[in-house]
Amino acid sequence: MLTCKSFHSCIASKERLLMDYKETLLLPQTDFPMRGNLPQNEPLRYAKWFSKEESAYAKMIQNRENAPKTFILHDGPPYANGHIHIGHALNKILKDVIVKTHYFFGEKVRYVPGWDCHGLPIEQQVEKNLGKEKKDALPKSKIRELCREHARKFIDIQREEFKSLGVIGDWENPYMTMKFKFEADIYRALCGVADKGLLVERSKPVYWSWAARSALAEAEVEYEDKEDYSIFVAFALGDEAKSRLEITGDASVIIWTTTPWTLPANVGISFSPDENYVLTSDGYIVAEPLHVKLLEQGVIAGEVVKTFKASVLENSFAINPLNDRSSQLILGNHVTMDGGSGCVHTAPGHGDDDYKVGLRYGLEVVMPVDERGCYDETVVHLGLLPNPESFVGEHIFKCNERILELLGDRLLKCSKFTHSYPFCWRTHQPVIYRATKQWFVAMDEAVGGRESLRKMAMDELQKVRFYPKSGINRLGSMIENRPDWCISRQRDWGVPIAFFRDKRTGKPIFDAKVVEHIASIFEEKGADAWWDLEIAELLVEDSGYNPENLEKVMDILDVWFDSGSTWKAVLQSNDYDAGEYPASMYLEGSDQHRGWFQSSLLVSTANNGIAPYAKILTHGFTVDEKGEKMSKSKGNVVAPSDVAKQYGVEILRLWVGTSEYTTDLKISDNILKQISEQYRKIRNTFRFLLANVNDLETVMPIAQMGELDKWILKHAKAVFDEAQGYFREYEFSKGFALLNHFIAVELSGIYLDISKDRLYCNAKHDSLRLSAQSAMALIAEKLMALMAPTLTYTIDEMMEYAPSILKKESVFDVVYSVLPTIESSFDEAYMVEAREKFFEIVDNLKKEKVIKSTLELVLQTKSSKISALEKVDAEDWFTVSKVIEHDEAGEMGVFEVAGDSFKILKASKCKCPRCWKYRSKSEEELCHRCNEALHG
RNA sequence: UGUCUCGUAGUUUAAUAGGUUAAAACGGACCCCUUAUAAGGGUUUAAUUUGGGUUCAAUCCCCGGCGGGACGACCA
Repeated sequence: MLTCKSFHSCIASKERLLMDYKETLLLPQTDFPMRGNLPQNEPLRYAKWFSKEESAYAKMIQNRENAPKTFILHDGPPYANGHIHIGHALNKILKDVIVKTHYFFGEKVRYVPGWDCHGLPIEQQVEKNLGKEKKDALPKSKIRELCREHARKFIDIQREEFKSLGVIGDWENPYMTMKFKFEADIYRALCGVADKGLLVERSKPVYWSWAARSALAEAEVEYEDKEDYSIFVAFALGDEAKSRLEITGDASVIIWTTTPWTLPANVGISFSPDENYVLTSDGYIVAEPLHVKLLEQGVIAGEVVKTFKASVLENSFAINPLNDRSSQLILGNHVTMDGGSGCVHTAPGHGDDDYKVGLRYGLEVVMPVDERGCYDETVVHLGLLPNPESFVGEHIFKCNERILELLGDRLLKCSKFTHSYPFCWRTHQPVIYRATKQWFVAMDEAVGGRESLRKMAMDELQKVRFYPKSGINRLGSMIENRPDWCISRQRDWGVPIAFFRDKRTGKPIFDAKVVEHIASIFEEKGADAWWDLEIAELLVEDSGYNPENLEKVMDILDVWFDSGSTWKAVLQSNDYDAGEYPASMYLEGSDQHRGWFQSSLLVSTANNGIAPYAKILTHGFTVDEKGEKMSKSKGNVVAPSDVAKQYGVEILRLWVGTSEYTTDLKISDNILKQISEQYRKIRNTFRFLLANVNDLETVMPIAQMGELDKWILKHAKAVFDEAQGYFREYEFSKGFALLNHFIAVELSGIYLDISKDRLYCNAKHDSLRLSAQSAMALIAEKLMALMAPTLTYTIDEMMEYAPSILKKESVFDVVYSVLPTIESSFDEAYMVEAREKFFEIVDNLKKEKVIKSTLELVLQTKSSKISALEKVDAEDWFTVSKVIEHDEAGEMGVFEVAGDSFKILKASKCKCPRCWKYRSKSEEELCHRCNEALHG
């Protein structure tokens, strides 16, 4: 009983003793919470940033009013339809990080977000809600009003979603391509193109639903099985062609088609430039690889008498057996050997490939079909069929049989087969390709003393900086190879190609006075006015034109032209506080090489001869952990709101910051967990820094600091300088890799650990303690500024709890400044190696239960590197109780660094109850240092 | 099929201009501490997609394969 009692009292008194001394230590102190509770807390802070009273964006503008440099990020507009997905989140967060990077490096910044509002998907949504019949019955302006409402609704939704990601910008006054003034500016950009002589009209085939009497988008086409003819037709060679082949008798090219009704519009026959062609003994020309197959099918019967490349026939002629018109023999890469005869019936009015190859050879676009799908007067004018009058008004599908009859013995084989064919999604009738008049921006026209648009755009690209560099190849090859830009659409929801046409001549009117008057009407009433007002009302006074002779062009613009005009409507218009034209940077997903980057370049260059951007930055797409595309059916979709709810927006932002965004970005639960770990490490390291400098009043000059503190600052400077360089080049993952490494290895792993003794146990105003605190304050300050662009929320939260030495009103008052150059003779490589070797042995000692703490050890060495250090610095470096030069007994391990030997010994003194170093005379007595600290 | 692009430990990223034994973090395994404690520290595990070529030397440059992605729309 007695022993038991004394045992308890002994423990109690020992605990009291420990507790008492713990009170005397200067332990880290802060209210900055270890855990962020991000999902709960972020929305509150964001609400403040986006409030009128404390607007973060307003503050950012105000704080940099007199900044010497300016950075303008011009926002590429997302489409105002649907909720945002992870790709949007990546895009907007990256923009936000880049804008803030420039901001925290001291520059003036502008970021005005915007939305793309016009276009088919919204129109389709409205039609779906309305029903097709109802839509057709409504006036255009009513439909447009419904589209406008739809867009507005999703702009509001997306705006809140973007703000919930902590993305800062001018959300109070964003741009929208459907605003009246904006529509007017898009139209003005179009007039600029016309004014330069680059706007031309030409026929081009489009999907046409004769049943709905409307052009269709690819999305409006459904594929169904359809039974069609499969026919082989012989076109006799002209004399020129025959002489090129050095033949005397008759010879014919065999074509294959499934649409006999397009034969009247035939103007050419395409051959493959690569394959061999053969002439058979029965006088037919087919591709060599198909010869046997055609024999088997009974299309031809003769053996090969001659083999040749089709290039010998290029630009000679065959004769269309239907109408005796010439059919030009040409070469085209679209010709394949997987069916038919290898000689392709070419009617540019009825096929896309045909149209493209026809452009190259300057073939005539013959298109004798009206909007109902019936032959029109063209068959008469051009004599496309025998007895043409009898075909006028007849539906094309009903004429197939008559045409087959007319072909007579030129029809070598006729059968029927079923294949997949495009159908109209509304009427479920088969669609056709039908050339209609379209508007184009000419790429190769050199008019008015200017180079062609293609050449100018290519030249401008050379001046643009691309991130990554490979972007220029992509955009460049697209500009180089793209055909003329077809900008007209037969739709309702868009900006009209608002030109008058003289009915008598068919010529459009581009007079400056006329078009500017229309633009000013749009500015006031919106582009709806084009549909709502009469020609006389739209025509400027004393225009010199008689409204009676005019008609309106009723096409609308390709929405790419809308977004291609944002540089004008946003940057040049003065309607927004958006910065200057050209912008510092355009930033979008890599799909925009063909989209916005290109359309903006073309519209801007056509108008003003310059690119609208100085830099282009592109990012990849988000994929799942296996690198596969996200899709609802795969169930691997990661929604930004879910990440925000489960992990917090900061985690999503850190994911952006640490990912290599030029390629595809992987995201998954597993990856987010990993990022969360990194965040935790960053947050806790900051917390420890704040807690340790909490009572620091002034920062000590670096020159007066202790050796260990100078070492970490010198190392920090190298890391921060390099990270800054990476951030300026937008290589965030590299910058973060450096910072994370520094935080984990040198800072938290070594420096903070070895500084604890000085910070906790030395007297409050002891210079070694102040020195360590000063180093920590400097590191915290720089680190906060470097991370502020990405972890804006966290740094802002930190500012609330920061001790006075680091405190700012908010994160937005932070500006990064570099650390000065620091002199230090500390041999880092040597010391780190020594530490590693030391801990390797220590680990074994611990596993063998020989020691529990390194403070139980003394290190013996004659190393000159160690003796050059202050004793206490050397002790702290290894976290041992003493470093000595003279040999002592009790060796527990040895190691060597660069020829210097180190010996690990057991400490002989007693554990100081306050600082736990083994330097006391007895377990109850304080060591010398602690005694001084408490009573000195 | 064409144009462009990417491929490094299980995961996310490093490796100055082609140059020692390819680095770190997270994860895993093992251990210590309880004075950053829903923390901290240590030891350890593991990789250049594949086959050729150029070179004294290749993760890096060239060619071919395999695998991923973007673009080739009256889709944004």
